[in-house]
Amino acid sequence: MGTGKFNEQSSIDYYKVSKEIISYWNSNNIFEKSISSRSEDKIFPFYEGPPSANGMPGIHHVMARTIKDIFCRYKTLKGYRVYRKGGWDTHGLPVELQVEKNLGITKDDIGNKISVEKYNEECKVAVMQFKEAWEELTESIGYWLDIDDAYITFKNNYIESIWWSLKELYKKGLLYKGYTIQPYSPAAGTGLSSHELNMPGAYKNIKDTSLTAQFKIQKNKNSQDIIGDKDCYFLAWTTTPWTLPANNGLAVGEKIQYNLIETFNKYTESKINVIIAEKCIEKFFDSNNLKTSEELIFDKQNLPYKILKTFKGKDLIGFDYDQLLPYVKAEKPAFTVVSGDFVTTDEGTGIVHISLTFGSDDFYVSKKNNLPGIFVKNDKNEDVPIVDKSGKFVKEIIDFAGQQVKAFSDVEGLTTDEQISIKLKKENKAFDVKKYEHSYPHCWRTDKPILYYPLESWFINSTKLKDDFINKNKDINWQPESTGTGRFGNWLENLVDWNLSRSRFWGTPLPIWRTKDGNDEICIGSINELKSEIKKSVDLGFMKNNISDNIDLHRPFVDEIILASKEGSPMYRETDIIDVWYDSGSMPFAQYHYPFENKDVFNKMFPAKFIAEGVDQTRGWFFTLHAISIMLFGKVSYENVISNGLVLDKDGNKMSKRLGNAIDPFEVIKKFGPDATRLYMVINSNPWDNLKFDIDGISEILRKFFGTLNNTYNFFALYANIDGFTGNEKLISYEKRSYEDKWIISKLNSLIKFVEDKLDNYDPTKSSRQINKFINDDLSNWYIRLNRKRFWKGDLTEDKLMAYQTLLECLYKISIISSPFIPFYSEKLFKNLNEFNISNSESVHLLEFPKVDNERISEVLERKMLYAQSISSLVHSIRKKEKIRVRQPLSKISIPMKSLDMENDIKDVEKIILSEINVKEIEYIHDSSKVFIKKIKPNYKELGSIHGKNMKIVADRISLMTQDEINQLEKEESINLGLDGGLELDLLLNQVEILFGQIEGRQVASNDTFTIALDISINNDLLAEGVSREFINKIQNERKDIKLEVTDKIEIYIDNKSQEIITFLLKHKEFICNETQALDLFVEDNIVNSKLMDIDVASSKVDLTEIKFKIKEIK
RNA sequence: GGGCUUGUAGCUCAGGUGGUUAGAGCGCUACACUGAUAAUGUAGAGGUCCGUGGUUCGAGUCCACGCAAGCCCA
Repeated sequence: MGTGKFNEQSSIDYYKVSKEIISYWNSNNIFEKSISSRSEDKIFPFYEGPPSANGMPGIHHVMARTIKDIFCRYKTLKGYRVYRKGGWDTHGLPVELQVEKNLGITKDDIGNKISVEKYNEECKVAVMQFKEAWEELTESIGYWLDIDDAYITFKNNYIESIWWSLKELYKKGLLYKGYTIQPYSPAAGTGLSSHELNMPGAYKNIKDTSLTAQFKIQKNKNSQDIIGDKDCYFLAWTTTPWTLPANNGLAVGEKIQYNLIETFNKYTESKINVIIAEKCIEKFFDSNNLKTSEELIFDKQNLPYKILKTFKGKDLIGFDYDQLLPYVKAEKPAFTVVSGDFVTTDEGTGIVHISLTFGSDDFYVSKKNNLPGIFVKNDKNEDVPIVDKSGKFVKEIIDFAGQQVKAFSDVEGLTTDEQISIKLKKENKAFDVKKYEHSYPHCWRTDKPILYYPLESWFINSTKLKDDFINKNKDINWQPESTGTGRFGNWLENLVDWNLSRSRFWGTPLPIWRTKDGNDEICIGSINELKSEIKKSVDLGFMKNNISDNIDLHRPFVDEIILASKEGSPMYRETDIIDVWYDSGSMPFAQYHYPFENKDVFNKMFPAKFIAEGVDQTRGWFFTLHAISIMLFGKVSYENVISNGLVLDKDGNKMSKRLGNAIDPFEVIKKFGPDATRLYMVINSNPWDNLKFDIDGISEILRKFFGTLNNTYNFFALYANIDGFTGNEKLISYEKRSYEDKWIISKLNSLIKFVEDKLDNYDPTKSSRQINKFINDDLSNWYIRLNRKRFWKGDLTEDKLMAYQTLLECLYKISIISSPFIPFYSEKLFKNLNEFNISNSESVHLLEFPKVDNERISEVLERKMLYAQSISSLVHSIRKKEKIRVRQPLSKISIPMKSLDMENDIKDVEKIILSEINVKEIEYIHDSSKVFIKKIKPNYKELGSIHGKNMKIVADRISLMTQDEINQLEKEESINLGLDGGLELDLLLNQVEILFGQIEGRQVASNDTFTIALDISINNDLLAEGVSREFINKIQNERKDIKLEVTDKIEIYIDNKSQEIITFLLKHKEFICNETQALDLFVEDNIVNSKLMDIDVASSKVDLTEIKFKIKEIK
């Protein structure tokens, strides 16, 4: 340790630095110490959302992990103990599909070509395929995570905890077996996942029979106001007439406009009244055939119609109608009109036929309105739909019993849909029948059309706790808020029961055993309970032996277990596995094998203070954590959550392997280093906005942020080494510090306060941007630039020491507050600054977050410096316009003052301004009327509320005010002005803004705060100085050209031809010699080996601007 | 089809409660500095604030309807 010098590093390989730091952390156990050094009583519970290692990590994982790491590191700095237990999500369909692809098999082959046991073994391997890559990425981006003690969802302990939780839900009556409408292939006899439906080629265009059916409205109190005493029908359109025998309701849109129409049935020619949405009329009628008063006469080609009444959908709700095809009876309130938010007028009639058993919307709307479905009893006396699992009508549908409901294209003759249509036409129940081409999903295995069909599933009755979910969500701090109220909130509002079942193989098995007749069942909550149940079963002879201790709690092993019912019958496991989201949502307890172990740990770690994942997890992990915690413990499981956006490519397109625009995180990190990559991710856009990932953006961060910071450090190190400054010198009191020192210390403390505040509110973007601004604008561009001379002039005086101490404090604290964002460089910076052991900490990450020193934050000081910067900028702007370079001194600037306070403020920074802009004097003008022409502008905010509509007239009049009127207003603080039309305007001083405009002979510039006039006249004295500075500049360049060292002394010789210039130069001889390290300046004739110099003189008074000169090194 | 998010300079982004010169950084152009020098500074040019309506004396900001992109769910 310690080379006795600060480490000067002009060029830096950030990737290499990160590797050095990683090995430093590893060999000194810094990560462990960052936890163990914090009090056990101050735990900050954080949950790691488990990724799946069956794919390579992508750049978006860097995003999520950076955000998580930033806040964990920040909380560590704030003194919290932040456990960071890693985890792996291991079950689920993607894993299975990958294995099937690898092995070249399909789901059908499992259990045939390959045993379930072997298949699951393959899954177990596949899911950890990229574990090493993940671990490497995690380490190389500096995401501190305990991966040695990571939880793994396929381990028995984890599964046992899940079983415990399911049993808890079971005991609370929240688990039930029911139906859900799913895509089903009657040809293959199997349900299909939505993934299978989305496979290319699954949707095909086919021609179906579409039918508009007539549902006869029952005449009663409800309906008589609208339909009167004539027969009247609802028209409803369907592309699946075979579902009509299962119709159990009709849905309308409450806000949709409907009409009652008089017309004819074109098949039976009978006159009828029908109800249809107004917007849908044109689909069935030609508006040329609209009649108003005359009697309607039947015409099949030009069906006449008459609009009798208009009303809203909500007026129809509750109307009863006669069952269309009464093969199977149902109890009321079946055959009633209900409200459906899915109803549109884009297709059909604006009235939707509902069949609980054959549509997903239908199912939900029926459940919501308690509409009973159409069911028949099977031989086990269970309710089953009117279509059997092979896709045929049951015997109760007497006219069509045994027929395939959905025509397979190779079937000859009339399809079932066509036969039903014919029957309805005859019965005056079909209003319109035609062919209709549309896209319809097919089974990818058999190529036959699918049906939507009710399949048995296990559900969690989450809707029962819906209100609880919604209320407790209000306690969660969502970043951004809109995800919590909008996307997540809406999802909770529209919650349906959680379908837990998956008919797959690789997952947590559902721990429910049932007798064949379903009369008895048991839910198992632990391995011990399972064993004791097996014991009973062994006694009854259903099983030979109990299970061994190292049984794998997966299929097929659990499937082989047979338990005994209370009555002594065998019970078999329900073969489903559970939704993999339940796995990850169980991690708060399952990661600790709670409640079987670690009860105390769980209690300390629940609920989480903070979690973060992608916004796509809203209905995934964010929901399952929330739901499971509330169902089990009645508490939220996280208090603060960041849902980060997606990482897109630089043009805003989704990254995908197929498009070839995916970014390899490993390459990026190698090229730019992890710090710049991390910082870019949070500084560029808010984490919850999508990030357009642009490599050039990282280079920018590298140049602007790291370049400047490292330069600033190098500047410090360079001079500190020359002067032997170590940082251990006695601190010079704050009171003694220079004006600029106090200013930058104030800015530093303001920065710390800001960063702390933003990070406390989980906003990494605003905080990192502010750090960037401080480093560039305040520290480098202003403080260092203004104070350069203090660092290199003379010996280590008290003033110089103060400068070092101030700069060191800035850099040191920056290393700490930036460390959550850039853990490697900040560590390097800290270690560099700590060359002489100013801190005894081993790592910047083990330090405490700096305390804000409010005493040293001075708004006044910061404001004054802002004045200096603002005035300097205006003067620069005028010089620029007038082409007078800063080297040429000018005599004065004039600034009108709004108050004496302002003058005093500026006087405090006058020296800084004058040297920045190379001007001799500032003139403060209070009675500005003589120098500046005033301009007046209305203050719209003040005047607008008073004058409202007349604002324009008032503004026009104000712009016409004369200088005298303005002066009067200023003096008397109010003025009465006449307006057009004899109106008057009482104008007050605070209702206008008075500015200073252009004047003759002076150059003026202004911004929001100041107007400045620059005197650009140059007298001989100023010219002499300007010329001298110009000369110095040329000599310095020459010194550099002939490669002299800074300390080398010279003599300067000038040819005496250009008398005017020489006069100027001799006036400032001492100054010139001093600046150029010259021992003397000689004016001579005919200098040998002279060079030519052209001096840029800011005046036409000088004719000859070229001089011959020579410099001679003196050893 | 529904829900949510985003749309401001060539690029990346700021722009409490509506107020009249719409800002910053990068890039570009020009210049300065030459004892931070493969560094640094200053200035300038760049805008139909996605579109169309509306509310208002006044809209980047509020409302409605669209358009485009993204995510989730059908």
